[in-house]
Amino acid sequence: MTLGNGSPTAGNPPTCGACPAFQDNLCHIFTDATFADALVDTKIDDHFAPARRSLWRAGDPLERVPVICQGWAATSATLSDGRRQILSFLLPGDLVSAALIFDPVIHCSVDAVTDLRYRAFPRAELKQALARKPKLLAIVSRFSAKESARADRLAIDLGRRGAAARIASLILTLAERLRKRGMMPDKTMDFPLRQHHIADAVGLTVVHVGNIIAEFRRAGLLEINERSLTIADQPGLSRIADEL
Amino acid sequence: MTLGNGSPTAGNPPTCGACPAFQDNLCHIFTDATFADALVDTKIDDHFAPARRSLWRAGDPLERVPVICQGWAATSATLSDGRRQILSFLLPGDLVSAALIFDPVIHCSVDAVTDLRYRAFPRAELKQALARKPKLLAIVSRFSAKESARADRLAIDLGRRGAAARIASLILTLAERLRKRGMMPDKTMDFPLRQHHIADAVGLTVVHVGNIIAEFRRAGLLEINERSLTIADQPGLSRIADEL
DNA sequence: CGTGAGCTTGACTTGTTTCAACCAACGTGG
DNA sequence: CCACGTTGGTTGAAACAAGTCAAGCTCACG
Repeated sequence: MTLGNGSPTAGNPPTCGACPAFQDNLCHIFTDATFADALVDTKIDDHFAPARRSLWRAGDPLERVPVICQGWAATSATLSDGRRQILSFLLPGDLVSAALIFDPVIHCSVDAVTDLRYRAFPRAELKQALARKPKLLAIVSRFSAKESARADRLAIDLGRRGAAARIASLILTLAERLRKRGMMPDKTMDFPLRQHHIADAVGLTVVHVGNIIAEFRRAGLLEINERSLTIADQPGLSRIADEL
Repeated sequence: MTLGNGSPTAGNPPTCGACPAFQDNLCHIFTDATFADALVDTKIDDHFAPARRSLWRAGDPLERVPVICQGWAATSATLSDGRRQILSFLLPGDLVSAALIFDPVIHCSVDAVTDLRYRAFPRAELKQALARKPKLLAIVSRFSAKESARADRLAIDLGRRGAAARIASLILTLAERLRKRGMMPDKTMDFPLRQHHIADAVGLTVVHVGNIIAEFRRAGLLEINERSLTIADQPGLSRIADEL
C-alpha cells in the first residue's frame, strides 16, 4: 500500500502527529496535549485505504469519528440512475463531517481519491470532552459553520453560475485550502483529481469539463500535467470564477 | 432551569407563543417553561416585518439569534450581476441558522416572503445553557445536521437533476415540512411563493419555471390558485422528483 | 501485447435562457 | 370613478449552453 500520490510534498511541512500542520481545522485539536489528556483511555487507531476505494456509503453506521491524515477523499451522493454529485473534497486534517460527532450514521458516501490514511476517534469521549470544554465546542461549531458555508457556496455555484466559473471556482478553492495548510508554497499543487471527479463536483459532464479545461490551458490560465496543477494566471482565473 | 423535561410535545397540543406546534424543530425549546427559567433575565423581543422586506444582508452582525414564529422567509445569496440563489426557506418554528448561536455574523441574506413575526434570543445565554445542558446541545446539533442535509440535498438537485425534478422536489419538501408542523392537514397548503422565488430556489429562470408548472397543472399533478397549492397527484409528483 | 482508464475532438441533440409581447389583478393618486 | 404604474403570470420564437454519442489517442499495467 504505497502512500505516494496525494501525500504532502513541498519542503518539510510542520507536523501534527503524523499529519501536516493546519491552521484552520480540527486536526491540531486532536493532538493538543490538554485535549489528549481528556482522551487518555482512547485508542486512536490508524487506518489505510487505497485510491478509489469506497470507505462508507450513505447510511452506514460509524462508531468512531474519522479524520483524514494523508491524501484526498470525496463525499458524494449517487442517484438511482448512477449520476453522482460530489459534495466536498476532504483534505488532510479534515474531519469527515461535524455531524458525525453527534450522529452515528453518516449521511453521504465517502470515497478515497488517493491512497489515504485516516484516524478514527471514539464518539463518546469526543462528546464528553465537548461538554466539558466550551473552547472545544466553539472550535467544532466553527468547523461546522465552515462546512455549511462550503455547502452553500456549492449550491450558489451549481444554481447560478456557468460551467467555466464553477470549474475555476473549484480549483481556486482547493488551492486556497491547500495553501492554508502549507501544502502549496508556490503556484503549483498536487492535484490527484481526474476529470470525472471535477465533473461530479461541479455538476457537469466529463466531456464538457475536458473542453473547458482545454480552453483554460489554451488561454494560459493554468497547466495540468501528471498529477499536478499550476495556476499560471490567478487573477485571470479569479475573474472567470466571479463572472457569470 | 432544568431542561430535563425537554419537549412539551406529547399529547395536548403545545403552543409556541402564537405559533402552531412543531414536532421537529427548535421552537418549542425556546418556549419550554423550564428553559425559559434559564433565560429569566432575557428579554425575548418580538419583531415584525412586512412581506418582501429584507431582514438582514450577508455579513450583518446580529447580537441575538432569531427564530421565525409566523410566516415564511428565505435565506439567499446574490451575485454581483444580480442573479440570486435561495438557499433555504424558513418556516414557522425554524431557527434562522444554527451557526448564529456561535457566530454573531450572518453568512447569507434573509428576506421576508410573507408578513413575518420572529423572536430574537440573546446569544450569550443560549451558549451558556448549551454548555450546561448536553441534551440541549444534542437538539441543536440535530437541527444543525438537518440544516446541512438540506444544503446537500439542494446541491444534488441543482447539480444533477433536471428542471421538473427540482421543482417537484421543492414542492414536496415544503409540503412535508408543513405537514410535520401540522400546517397541512390535507392535500392543500398555504403557498405564498411567487414564481420568482421558486426560480431562485431551483436555479432556473422565471419563464422556465412558469412553463414547467403549467405542464404540471395540465398533467393534473397539482393546482395553484390564489395563495394556495394543492397536490393532486402525490405519487406522480414523487415519481418526477426522483427521476432524472 | 492486449486491455482498460483517462483525455481529446467533432457532429448532433436536448434543455434552458433570452427577448419580447401581452394579459390580469391590484393599489394609488388625480 | 377612472387612468395609471406595478407586480405576477403566460406564451412564442430564436439563441445559446450543455449533454449525448462516437471515435481515436495515450499511457500504465499485467
